[in-house]
Amino acid sequence: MQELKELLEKAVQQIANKHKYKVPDDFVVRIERPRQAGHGDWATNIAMQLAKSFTVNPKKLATEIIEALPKDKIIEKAEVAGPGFMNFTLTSDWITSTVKSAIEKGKDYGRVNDGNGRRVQVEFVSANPTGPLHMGHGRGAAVGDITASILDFAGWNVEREYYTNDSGLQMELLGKSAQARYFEAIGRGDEVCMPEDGYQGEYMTDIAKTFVEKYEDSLANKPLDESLKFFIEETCEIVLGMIKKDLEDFGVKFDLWFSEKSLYDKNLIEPAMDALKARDYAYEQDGALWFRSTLFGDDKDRVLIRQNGMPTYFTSDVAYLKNKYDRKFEKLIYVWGADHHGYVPRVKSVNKALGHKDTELEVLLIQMVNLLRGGQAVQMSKRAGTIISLREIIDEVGVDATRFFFVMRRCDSTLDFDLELAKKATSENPVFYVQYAYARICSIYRELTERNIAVPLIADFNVSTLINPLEITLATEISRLPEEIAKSAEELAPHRIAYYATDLAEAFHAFYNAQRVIGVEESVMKSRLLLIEATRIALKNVLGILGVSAPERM
RNA sequence: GCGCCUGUAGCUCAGUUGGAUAGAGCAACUGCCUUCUAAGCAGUAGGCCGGGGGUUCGAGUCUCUCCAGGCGCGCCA
Repeated sequence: MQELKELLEKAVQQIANKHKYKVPDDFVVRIERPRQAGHGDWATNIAMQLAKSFTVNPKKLATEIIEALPKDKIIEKAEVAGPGFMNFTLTSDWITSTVKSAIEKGKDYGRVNDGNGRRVQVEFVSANPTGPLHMGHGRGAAVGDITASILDFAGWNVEREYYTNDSGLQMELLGKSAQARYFEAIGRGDEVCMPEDGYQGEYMTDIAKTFVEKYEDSLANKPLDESLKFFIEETCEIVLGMIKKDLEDFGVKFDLWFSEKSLYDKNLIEPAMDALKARDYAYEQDGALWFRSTLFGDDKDRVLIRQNGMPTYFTSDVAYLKNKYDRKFEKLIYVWGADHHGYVPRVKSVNKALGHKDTELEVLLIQMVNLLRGGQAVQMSKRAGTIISLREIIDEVGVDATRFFFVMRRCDSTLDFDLELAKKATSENPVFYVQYAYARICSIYRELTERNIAVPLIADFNVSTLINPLEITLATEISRLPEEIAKSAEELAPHRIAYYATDLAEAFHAFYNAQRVIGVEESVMKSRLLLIEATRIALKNVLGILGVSAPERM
């Protein structure tokens, strides 16, 4: 409600000038939707906030602000309440403009321009290509993807990126594991044994089988060292292919798959180390290269290049970070599992060491997922190979419910994911609740065609025919979408959108049960049809952001 | 030992950056389908916001401390 804010700003300024009060520099007019129905459409507590620096009574100040408020047609009623709140009731114009705006903007309804076209990168999932994705990655995928969509809606220029750890020791281990399984598959298992901490999952046996089908036993005739390189590269590619397929089927599409190995191939490590050295954030000692993390509060400096000349994981992450900035991103978002939280201060430090502001890099930490089945925890063990993969989950409960469930909770809260609940096609399941609202609206429009009734034009909307509180509530919910986009983008809080979707659907269901759309007086019908069309658009856009389908029938 | 996250209705969780009488969903109970989809709606009941101090006009929200649970603390990634 930008107009109301501006009116209030003017009034405050006028009063300040009159009494020679000083408005604090950080003061902004903030208005909110009161939770109490009797408190009007919008409320603000600015009088209480300003009362301190003006050294006046908050209630008196509130009265004065209201009196100083420029006359405007959007305000129906303004009153002082409680200890100094100001409550505003608006004229019904806002309903008309909400419905109009939704219908006219269509798939763009809800977009705001807070991002102003700035470039932001969301890096998420980035799981090591050593095995299929599990449900923890699934939560990261849903949160990352939906956050990116929200930022897009908030006016940012967004890129989704997956960082592949395709170099280093764990890749060697992966290759050795594949090699061992391959020898087993051709009946020469005694020649190569599975490494102690190798990758034991069933998928490795399957991969070995494809090698046998393709190459028979020819790979075994080369020296082991020589064939290892092949096993590493091929296996990595196959596993990455599985991951890509899983994510694609989960509705997640990346703009770029960034290879860690490419940092080495393109010689991007040294320049990054030089950048740190040049600003004296890196130094050599005991034959190793160290990062001065103690300058940023770490309890010890961290190694960048080992004594033996080998880089650490940290090395490539520094180079990768620098590379992101070289690609002119103005904001970087990392989506990580909370088990990596200990690493946050270090990336933040490097960020500062490279000369960037703290606000340019944000890490979204995602807490664990507890998998349940009918209220019972599902026991999983990596060793026993009983990890439930993302693939299994989406096969069992479907993409829509999986995505919705993963994003339903605040990121920093652990998530209970109940497979039985997610599968239930009942009211216990919030996904269907939202989709059902959409399907119901589509159904009304089908009925319209069936009865040969013309679809109304926007000009047919007559707000005076909508007097029921349920209609007003529904319009309110529709009008909230742009605010919700702005807030969830600012807070990087995708769960807000899931909640909003439920609120919007609830307002619709309540309206639907109490009021008929078809079969009432024509002007009323037209207005209601336009109101639910606006609802449909808002629902569709929200479901689109969540990556959940909007079925026309259920 | 140190650090991060969490603790709100029987269960799962929101809580508008410190605001008015703390809210949903599920489970429980009571009603609502000859008319656009009952995967829905309306209502009832359910609370020491983990405990205790502090900050102020005002605290679920900020601070300190304790308790409980989860997760981290390598020249591993």
